[in-house]
Amino acid sequence: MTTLSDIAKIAGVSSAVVSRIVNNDKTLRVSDDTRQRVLKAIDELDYTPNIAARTLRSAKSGLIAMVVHDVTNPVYAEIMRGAQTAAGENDRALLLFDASASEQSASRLVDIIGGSGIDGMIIQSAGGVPERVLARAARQKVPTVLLQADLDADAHLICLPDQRAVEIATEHLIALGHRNIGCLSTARDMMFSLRRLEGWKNAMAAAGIDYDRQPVVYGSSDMESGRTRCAELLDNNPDLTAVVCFNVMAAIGAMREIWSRGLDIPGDISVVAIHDVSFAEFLKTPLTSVAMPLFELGKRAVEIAIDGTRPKGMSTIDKAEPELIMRASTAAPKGAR
Amino acid sequence: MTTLSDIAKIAGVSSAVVSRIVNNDKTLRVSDDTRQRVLKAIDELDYTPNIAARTLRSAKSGLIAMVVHDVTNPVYAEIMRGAQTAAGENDRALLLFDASASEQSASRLVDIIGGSGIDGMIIQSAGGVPERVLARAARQKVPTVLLQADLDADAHLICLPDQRAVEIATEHLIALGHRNIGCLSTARDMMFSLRRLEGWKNAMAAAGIDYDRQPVVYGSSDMESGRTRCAELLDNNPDLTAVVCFNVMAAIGAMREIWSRGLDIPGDISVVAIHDVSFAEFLKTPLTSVAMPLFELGKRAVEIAIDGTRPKGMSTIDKAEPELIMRASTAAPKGAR
DNA sequence: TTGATTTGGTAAAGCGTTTTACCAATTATT
DNA sequence: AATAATTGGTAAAACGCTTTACCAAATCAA
Repeated sequence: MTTLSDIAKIAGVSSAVVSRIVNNDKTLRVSDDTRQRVLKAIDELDYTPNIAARTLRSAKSGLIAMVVHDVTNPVYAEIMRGAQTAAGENDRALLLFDASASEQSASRLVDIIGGSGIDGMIIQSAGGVPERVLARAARQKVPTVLLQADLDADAHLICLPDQRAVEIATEHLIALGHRNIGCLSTARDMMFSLRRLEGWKNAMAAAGIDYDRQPVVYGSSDMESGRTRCAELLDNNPDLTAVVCFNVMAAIGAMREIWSRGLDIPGDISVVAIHDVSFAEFLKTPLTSVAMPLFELGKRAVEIAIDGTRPKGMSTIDKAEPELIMRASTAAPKGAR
Repeated sequence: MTTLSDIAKIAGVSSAVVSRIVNNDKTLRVSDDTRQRVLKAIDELDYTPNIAARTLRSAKSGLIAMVVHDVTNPVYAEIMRGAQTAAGENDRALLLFDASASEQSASRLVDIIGGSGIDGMIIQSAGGVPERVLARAARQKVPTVLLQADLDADAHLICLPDQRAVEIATEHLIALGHRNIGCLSTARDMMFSLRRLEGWKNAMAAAGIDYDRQPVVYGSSDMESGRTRCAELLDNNPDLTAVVCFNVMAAIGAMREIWSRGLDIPGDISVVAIHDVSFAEFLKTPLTSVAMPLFELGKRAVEIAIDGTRPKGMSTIDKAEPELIMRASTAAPKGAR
């Protein structure tokens, strides 16, 4: 309710001065006395700049849209926390769109982009975003960053150290003595699945194992898929002693399938998952996993969305190695003991 | 980039007409021919109203702030999905603040409220919201809705059918033959914990069990707390055959503790949890739980935040009964078999 | 034919900022 | 003493929309 000119009136200056003090414009020269009067008035009237007016004038809203495939998935949630944190640090706020929640929310997003309502957009919704959203963002020159997707000429792309993570997981299994290691991959057509597969091949090749003889099965990143795909894997490969799962949620489904066959984890089959999750430790057999820098991914995403100077293209979060979290779902294979 | 007056110019009318057509103002009378010309121009230039200008003029941003205690918790995530859906249906968007992610995000929220940036606020962060956020919202008359909190004169309050849910859980245990039922409650000082406790007492009393002799233990809504509190419960009450947990995540911690003592679920101890969660089915022993209308809670929250006519006060989501989802963590007690 | 009503619009005043261009008074320089 | 430079500001034009008040022309009623 208090406006710039209210402050100006009280402090006996023009509103231009107040504005420039509020935004601490370095080029403004003003006497110390005047500055104090203005600051005092701002404090006393508890003045806060009107966001709409500022946005209208400056064409910067301070809002970043974040499109998430499924808020309910704890893996994505961690990315959101990272984004949230970076947003707070940079004086931005996050506009959330759940791609799975509502059709209308996509339309709403298009309107917001078109209406110059956002300064940037982050998409963590591999494949699940209507084309018109991307198109509109490109047309409006809204900096867009894609997470774990395919390269797009109009957007930034940030990826996880997928290959390295799977290498670590696979090396761990190999070190324990496993030779027959199955692969429960994620979506066949996503780049990150391919990178992960590459990691598996690397590790296998380094150990002198012919990975062409080892089974790979593709699925999606949820429990139900993990369960059915794992059933396939087990049915067709009785020799398997270990499985590396490209997604935790799928891994949990896989474990369920293994248990339901009366098999023991890790006694009969070892399981490693990519991505760590808070409750992994609390499963019947605490799950060994490779933690990925999800928080960092979210954080970097908003940083890139904000930073207008960065050239488009792909970058990878590789500040730290993916971390192997050893719990109880992996052990030496039976024969080796 | 295209503005109202661009359209007006092309269609050969004043911008007032265009504005009123865009907002489909019923009081506007315009010839069918003119309307078509305007619509055509809008379509051809792909015009979208500038949000900041509209907000500035109309003092309505179309944004609802949602403050969540921990995005990472799947229970809260479901609430967010409901909110997201309702927002989409009502042409609003959700501004997300994670109370646990960043200190600055609270400051940012205060600025946004003060800057007339939001039309409403939803708080799912029992106790975790800085006082100044609530105070500022009250001062700016931003409709605020509290979820599962305590009554506040300045806000709406929506609650879940807590009492009924625990009654259902407890009745289920009693029907199986349990008489020694422990209670793993949530925070001692929250109203919803008290309502849940009431449900437990009701069910026990109805079965003629002296609930004053039954143990109650208070904790928080996470796994670690569930585990330690359950340990206490077990240590002090060797006769216990069942536990009702007021929160799923705590229940998972509790199960872990039970297993770690070499006890079987449900062979030795039955466990029921309040709230269902996607992976409950995939735990070593699939968890029996009582599903609460979390999605509905989120949905109603934004509906109430939007609806300016509703008087303040408490309401409960009671469209449907909480649903008992029977899985494998409950069975008749040993003695009864 | 006159007056009243209806039809189909228009003009313009804000909403609260930001920002550019400008300027009077004071101080420094020669 | 005259000129130049600096200090400490000010004025006003946008930004793009909504909304109220008003109005000319056409139609209608009597």
